[in-house]
Amino acid sequence: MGYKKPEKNLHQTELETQVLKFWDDENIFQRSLEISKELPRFNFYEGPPTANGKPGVHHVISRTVKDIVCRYKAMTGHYVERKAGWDTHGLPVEIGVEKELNLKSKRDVLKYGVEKFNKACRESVFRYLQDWEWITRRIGFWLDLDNAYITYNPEYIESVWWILAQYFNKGLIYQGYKVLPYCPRCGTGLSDHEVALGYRDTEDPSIYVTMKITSPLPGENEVRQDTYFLVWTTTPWTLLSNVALAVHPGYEYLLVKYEGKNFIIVKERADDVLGEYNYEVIKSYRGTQLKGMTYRPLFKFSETEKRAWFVINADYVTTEDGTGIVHIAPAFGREDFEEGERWNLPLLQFVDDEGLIKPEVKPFAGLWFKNADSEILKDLKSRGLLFKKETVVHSYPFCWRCDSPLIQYARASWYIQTTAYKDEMIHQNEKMNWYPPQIGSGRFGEWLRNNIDWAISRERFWGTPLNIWLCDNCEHKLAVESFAQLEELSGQKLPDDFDPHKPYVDEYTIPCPECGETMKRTPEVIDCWFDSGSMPFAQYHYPFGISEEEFMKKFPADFISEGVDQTRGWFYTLLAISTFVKGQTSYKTCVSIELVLDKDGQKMSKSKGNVVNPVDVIKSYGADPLRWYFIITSPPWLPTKFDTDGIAETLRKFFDTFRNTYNFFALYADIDEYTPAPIPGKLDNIMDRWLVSRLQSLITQYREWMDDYQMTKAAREINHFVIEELSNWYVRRNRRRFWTSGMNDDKLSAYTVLWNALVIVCELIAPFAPMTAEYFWRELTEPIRQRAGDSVHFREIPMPEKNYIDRELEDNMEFVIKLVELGRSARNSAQINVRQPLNKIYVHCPAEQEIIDSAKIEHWSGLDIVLNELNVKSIEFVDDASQFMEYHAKPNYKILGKKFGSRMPQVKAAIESFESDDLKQGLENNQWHIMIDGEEHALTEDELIVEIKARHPYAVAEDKNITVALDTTITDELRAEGYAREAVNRIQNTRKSAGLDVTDRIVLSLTSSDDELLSALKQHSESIASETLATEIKFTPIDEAHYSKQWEIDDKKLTIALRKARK
RNA sequence: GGCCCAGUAGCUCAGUUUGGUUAGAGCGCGCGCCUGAUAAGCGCGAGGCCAGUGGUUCAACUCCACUCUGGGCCA
Repeated sequence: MGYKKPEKNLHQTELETQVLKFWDDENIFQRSLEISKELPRFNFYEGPPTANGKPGVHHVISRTVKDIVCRYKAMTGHYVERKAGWDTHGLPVEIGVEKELNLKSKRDVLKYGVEKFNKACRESVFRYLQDWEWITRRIGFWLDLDNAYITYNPEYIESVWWILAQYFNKGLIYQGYKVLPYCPRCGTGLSDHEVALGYRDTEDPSIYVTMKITSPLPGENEVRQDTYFLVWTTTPWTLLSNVALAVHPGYEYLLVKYEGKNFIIVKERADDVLGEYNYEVIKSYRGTQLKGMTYRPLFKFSETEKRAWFVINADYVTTEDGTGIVHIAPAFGREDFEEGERWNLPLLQFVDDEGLIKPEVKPFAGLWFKNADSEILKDLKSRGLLFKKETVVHSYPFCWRCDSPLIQYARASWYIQTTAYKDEMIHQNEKMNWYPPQIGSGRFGEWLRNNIDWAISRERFWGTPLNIWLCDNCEHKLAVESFAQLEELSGQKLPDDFDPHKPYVDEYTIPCPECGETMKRTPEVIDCWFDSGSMPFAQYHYPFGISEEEFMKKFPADFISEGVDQTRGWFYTLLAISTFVKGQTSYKTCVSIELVLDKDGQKMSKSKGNVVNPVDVIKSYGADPLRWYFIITSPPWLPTKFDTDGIAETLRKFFDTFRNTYNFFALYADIDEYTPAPIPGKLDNIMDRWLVSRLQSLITQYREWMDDYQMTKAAREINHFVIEELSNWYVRRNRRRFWTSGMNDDKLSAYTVLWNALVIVCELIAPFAPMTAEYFWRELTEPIRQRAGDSVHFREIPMPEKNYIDRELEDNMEFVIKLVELGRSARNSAQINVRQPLNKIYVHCPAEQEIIDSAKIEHWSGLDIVLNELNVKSIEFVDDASQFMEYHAKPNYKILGKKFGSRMPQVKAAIESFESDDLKQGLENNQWHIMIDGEEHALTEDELIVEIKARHPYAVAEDKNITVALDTTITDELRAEGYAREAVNRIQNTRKSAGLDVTDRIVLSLTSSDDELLSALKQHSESIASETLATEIKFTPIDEAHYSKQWEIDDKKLTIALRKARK
């Protein structure tokens, strides 16, 4: 069994589908769960998506993050159950179905029939299930789709009922009013996202009305005559329901005289509203002073139980428009409503739920609310209360279905009193681990601090029915906590296939335990967010289908991750429900995921046409490159600018490089029939020791990042290691070791090191690129299948073996790489190519500044790499580089800054004025002096930074404080050697174009008219022969040549002829 | 109007926690090199008022304040 020959044309997508098929055929996911069953649990909760729309790229990133974390935990000794879930209820589902069935309103739905309607909803929910399952599977997200929880299942609903009943029984569910955007024609409230669909510019009246003040002004004893509040509104019809006026407590309000009357208005708006020179200021007040003043209502159609028509203070009052005095109608505005609660104002609702003015408002009764505006204005004008009428164009929401203007409307609603345990939620939040942290402390924490009771009821059809039964007669209420209890209380047997949805559940009535009359279920369904927030419990049918002990093993989640838009959604509902039920949060760590934007940083939207379909991307580049790209580009909690060119680059840079490295290994390992072995305790080759040390350091870093959910940092480490260190340095530097024929200890060591590096990289990238990792890991472990196991995903991510880590070696190698880079740079500037050997390079680096110990490195065997890589004969470290360098000094700010403070500019000047020779002497004696303000100061070596600069004729390159000088003298001897190397290069090219195999031996003929060239080649014929696998070199033409070619070296003609040698 | 995130090379991003020597990388671009891992690889170069203004400091990409731009959340 060898290693599979590199499949050059195996496309990434083909590789992935092969692996996916393997996983299916061999049940790899299931088996990975089975073998880890006894390990400590790592609990993951899947936030349920709704499958009535197609998955987009943002779903891919969030599923990728979930998969990475779960796989990493599974590969570090945990049992990770991954139960899928589907969110199936809610208004978006209903709207989708209404559209399909061409139903225009709630009344239409009722006409159509709730039973049929809900059936249609149920069927629509999984319309795109296949797309979801396809993409989940295709991106390699291991999720247990077969045992998914589904929010419409009776068991699920029963658990939700149980939770609601707990709330109810503790007295935390009550009925109250809620102001919400409402379409009077459709007879339904609208969700925020629906409202957002219908904003458009419209023209409305902008009117100023006067309200007569009926209490003395601050500091006065009597009511002033003809004194009014000036009030502004764009919705005259709401004036019918006015109960108060609001002023900002901190603003300055003026009492002004204007055309014989007195008005109160905020200072900033007086000029705009009244005209700059038209009024006279009498007095001014703070908003707080006005609080409690009374006024005569514009309209009075009924008595109110609560006190009304007085001035309140509210912080949200602005001076952007209007008069700084805001009219309050609690039935028709969210803020108004809240103020109404705060100030205990009456709720006057003179518009019915079909948008018509109620009968008790005699002059306007029966008018469509919008049409009432003009009638109201007429009336006010006739009474002299209309100060000014204009029109304004502003953005106003309309119903996206029927185009009626929406109104803010107070409706009866059921609430959960979450404010009762708000402090506990805040306390739980402090214990949670958020990525990024500012979500927890900021957005989420802020949300919790401003917590208001949760309006959970919806006057809709397709949802979990609210399990509260009401008595018509005595107002007794009760919550049913299970199907069994419903059976018991109602005295009716439930069918085996009982469906708790509307309309079936409404057939069950309960005799009232208080008065014996009939109790009926309240008609509402619940907010579908309550469904998903209940999932820690309901997914296991808690408390009916699971024991307490078993449940507590699966609770709470160690980790969840969803889009940041879930902050007020799922993240909140999970916390709210579990804090109530279990007194603790249901998730310890939450990774929130930011938006995926298009490549220009714009939000993806259908109207902009910049939506990227993940399926297309996966089909052309593969899923693993997409996953890798998402993670490596930026942390998931920062917005990702999505650019398919970036994925192409990822594929080319990382995936192709890794594959190339594998191919290189496989090519030779197959020839040599290498059998994998663990890394031996002792490694002779310095490159081997280095790579193994780097590998172990990588594992250390990787584990640290991954344990801290820093996936991006971990992936970037691997990326760098694979491309720069493994491929570009280790493999490139060690190719020769693999070329030698036969097996020896050195070669075996190289194989073992490379094999282990490849295998470990596979293991490290397995969470990120699970298919690619699987493919190459299986290829690499093919010869030891029994021992290795069937899948990389059954493996444990290795623990770092610290005894292999050699920090000094890593530093030294880094230094060597630096020297090589500088040497190449110097060669480049001298225009001498690498095949021309040179005698010497000089290196200068002040030891105290450098990471390495130059005194020690001078004798370090790794320096051979520099010689080899740069093709020079020797290297010399020089302290005194004055023959080719000059010294300059700079202050070490960090140290001297503390010592000299504000005198630093003088210090700088003094130090920079040092002459090269002074510095050189200083280096030897470690003695410098500078004069500052006539005072002499001694400096130590570490207080200044000595730099050097090149002198002619050396080729010099420097970086930071390392300087490399290349002796560019080319002796005859060096030139001859250069010719030999050029010849080898040409011969290899000739071999290749002759179509010879890498291992073929040849008979070679080299002829040239140039004596210098010829003698150089003769002189080096032995090495040329061994490099080119020539059994024989002739310097005369050969007749039997299979192939010959003309070349030029340095303008000297060379003819190369060759044929395969007989064995 | 309030809050959060981001703004560093043409593009994508490091660096900012703890102020200190010459702000880095990849891609792209230009020039050159290499060629038995080859739809690769290497080197060099151009390209930065580190969004702006003010402040603190001997010293600010880094700390503070304000402003601008983009994105998000809330109202």
